[in-house]
Amino acid sequence: MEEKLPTFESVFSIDCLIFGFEAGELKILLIERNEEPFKGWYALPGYIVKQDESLDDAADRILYELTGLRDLQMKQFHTFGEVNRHPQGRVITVGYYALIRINGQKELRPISQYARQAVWHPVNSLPKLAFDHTEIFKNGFSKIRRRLNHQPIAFDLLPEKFTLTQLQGLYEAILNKKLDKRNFRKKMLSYGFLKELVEKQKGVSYRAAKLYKFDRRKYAKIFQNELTAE
Amino acid sequence: MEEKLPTFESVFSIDCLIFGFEAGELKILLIERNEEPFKGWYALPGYIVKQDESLDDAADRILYELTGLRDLQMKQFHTFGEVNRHPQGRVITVGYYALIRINGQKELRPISQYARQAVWHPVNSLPKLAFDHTEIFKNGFSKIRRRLNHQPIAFDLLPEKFTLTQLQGLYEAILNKKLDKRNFRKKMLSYGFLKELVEKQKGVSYRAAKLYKFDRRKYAKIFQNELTAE
DNA sequence: ATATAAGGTGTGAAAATTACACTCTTAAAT
DNA sequence: ATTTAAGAGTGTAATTTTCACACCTTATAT
Repeated sequence: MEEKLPTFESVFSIDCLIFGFEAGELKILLIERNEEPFKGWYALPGYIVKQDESLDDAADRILYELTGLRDLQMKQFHTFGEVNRHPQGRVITVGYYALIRINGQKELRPISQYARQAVWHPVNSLPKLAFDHTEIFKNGFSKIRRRLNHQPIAFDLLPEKFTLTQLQGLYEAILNKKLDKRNFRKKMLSYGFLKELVEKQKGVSYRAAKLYKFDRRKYAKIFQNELTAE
Repeated sequence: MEEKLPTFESVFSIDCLIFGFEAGELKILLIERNEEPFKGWYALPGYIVKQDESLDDAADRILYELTGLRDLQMKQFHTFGEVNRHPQGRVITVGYYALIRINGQKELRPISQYARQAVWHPVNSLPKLAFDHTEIFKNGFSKIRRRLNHQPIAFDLLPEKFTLTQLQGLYEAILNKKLDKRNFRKKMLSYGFLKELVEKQKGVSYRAAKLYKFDRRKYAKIFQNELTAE
């Protein structure tokens, strides 16, 4: 028989949607919950906002405590406020997202006891998630997808140096459709914010591809007019 | 000397950004506050969410109580959670917007004593607003602007029957730039979701323009693929 | 040497975007 | 009856962007 859980009046929380890209697959970071309700379930990393911290600060702290990740640039995407979304009381949660390089990160190690572990999970085969987290994921993912063509978010997911094929694979993973190689390259290079390096890919058993870097300064210069006009 | 105000721990609130279009100008709906803090100031219509209502329901109720307007389709655009944004305590507020026909509405009449009156105000000459409402307005307005080319929001602001010149004027007011008449018409009509009426404009002292209607069903049909793909 | 696996490249057709200026219609004023 | 004012309404050519499409090159492993 289930233990009776304490209830509370009303709290704000943050839930984080952290995207990564590995082995050609788009993944998100889940925690395995160590407490009721939904003990043992997978969930988005999320917790309660403190009285004296802003939402943005709370997002940083909570993600760190649950996964060990720090210094990401998270952005808000939606706030979820259905009355019964949490069984213990009224919880309104603000969804934040970030995109990061999986391999560029240290080991995932929850600080808080609240998460048993943090693991990457392919977005195409997510398990059932606690609370309304599946809905939160879908909402956030659809926003990311739309943002892909307007903001330079793809480059946050790749290593600093990457090949055009990797970049294309990432776009295909996010948009969930095949793109034409020649057209993709032509267009990407035409923007002018990719810097071709002398260095080439290493450790592959076929012709090594050229490596590129994303030049954030050039990007800003090229798009400053558009952005301020908006 | 100022009276000491009660403080509170933490609450959610809703603030509403209601856009209208009148006399060629884009306007938003403001209330004149009747209570401290910021008594007598202009503010966005907004109030506290109840324990047992969803955010969406709260937005509808609050707008009604403060302005007398009902049955708008409001959508969330951002949540504001800085620690000191409200002088009396921790208030996290969710911004909602809607676009409506000014003339299609009954008289504005606040139900709650909390608002002395509700008035339309041109977005180009807003007064100083209470709390961080100016920031909330800017954030919401920039999102509306970006949405203009992706969603059929313009038609919510016009009367049911409108001329192409009115439609163009609205686009120009939102985007804050002149558009080319021939190109604008060509493009709008090419979408195929405007229905030309037999009826013409009346009461003008020059050649009467054709009236058009926005056909929401056709719009949905035309863009269903794009929308589900996104 | 050969097989394998991905890297890298160009062109033509179609569609969309942009710039641009004059005549038509109606009501009001004379 | 004529004129005037104010916006309604219309087409084209140049440019840019998008899209579809297939083969040779290069590095490595055997």
